[in-house]
Amino acid sequence: TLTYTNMIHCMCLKGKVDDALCFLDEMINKNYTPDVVDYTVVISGLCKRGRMEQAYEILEKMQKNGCEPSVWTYNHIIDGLCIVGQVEAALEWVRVMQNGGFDPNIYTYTILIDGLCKVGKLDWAKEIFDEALGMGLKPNVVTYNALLNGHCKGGKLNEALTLIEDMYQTDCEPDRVTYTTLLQGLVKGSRFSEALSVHDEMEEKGYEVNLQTLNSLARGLCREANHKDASRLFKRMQQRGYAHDATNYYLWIHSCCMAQEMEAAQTLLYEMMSNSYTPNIMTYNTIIKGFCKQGRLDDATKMINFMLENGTNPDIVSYNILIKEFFKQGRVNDAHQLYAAALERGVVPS
RNA sequence: GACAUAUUUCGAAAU
Repeated sequence: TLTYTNMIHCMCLKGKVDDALCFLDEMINKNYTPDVVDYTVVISGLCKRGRMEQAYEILEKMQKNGCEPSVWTYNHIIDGLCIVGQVEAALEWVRVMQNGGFDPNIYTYTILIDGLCKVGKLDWAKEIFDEALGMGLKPNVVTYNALLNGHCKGGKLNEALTLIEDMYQTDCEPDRVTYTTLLQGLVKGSRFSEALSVHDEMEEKGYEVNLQTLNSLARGLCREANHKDASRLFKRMQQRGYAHDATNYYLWIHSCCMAQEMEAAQTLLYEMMSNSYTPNIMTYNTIIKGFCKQGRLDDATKMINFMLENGTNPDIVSYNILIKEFFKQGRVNDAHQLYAAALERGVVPS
């Protein structure tokens, strides 16, 4: 029995639900009796993948075999329905479990709140939240985070900030997820000074700001042409020994180019290559555009050649930028020459 | 012994 239980758990953890299903069947066929947890783990695995029909089958099977489902069993069913977007059906199951004599716990409510938020029903989610309070349940960080995420995604940033206040007032300490969610929301709403404060607060409190979040903040700052804060962010990353990725390098280079700091941009290009990141076409084009902006057309031309040497073919954009600039400066011959070269390489500039 | 939450890619030329 122990072996089967272990196998079922293991398979579900690895995402091999079908194998877990086989073990469960085999267990029953050999007249062992799986317990609630065995059944629930399998149901959980199925629900996480939205395979609700099969989850129902197992639920029926367990009841037929005289095994009572627990709150957790129901929670997984409810979660699965939320995952496939059937929140109404999920709410229906809450009633089913109540009729069966089980009180929903804070996990049940958190699942519902998250589900409602993910389909944009924020007011409803708030109602469920209040209902949980009315039941004497204490919302935890995850409950708040789910509600917070919904409000951030829905652009309700002021409400989101109010939620943070509530958290402090109810002694629910915000965690890394709270801050990351808020930071992402503020970036999405272009509220960069607040986003930067959240970022600083995270650093102060020792919460890790992940690379994706840093990149999206940096991208927002670049969009706003806020080179000062962007470069502060990049430099801080370097100080703290964060690893850069290709996107991060691209954004940094882009930021430098916009600020006309071409030497820095070039240094970063070499640095990223020596760290074995391959610059993409946008990284190169940003640099070409940066040189053009400064009228350094020969450097821009060199960059085209550098690309060719390093196995990245300049695209229509690369050529367009430079040809246009040649014309602007009255270097008609160079423009024509580059156009011809582009054609030879199979690109037709417009 | 099983359970819930967030995680960029809206980016470069032209138009």
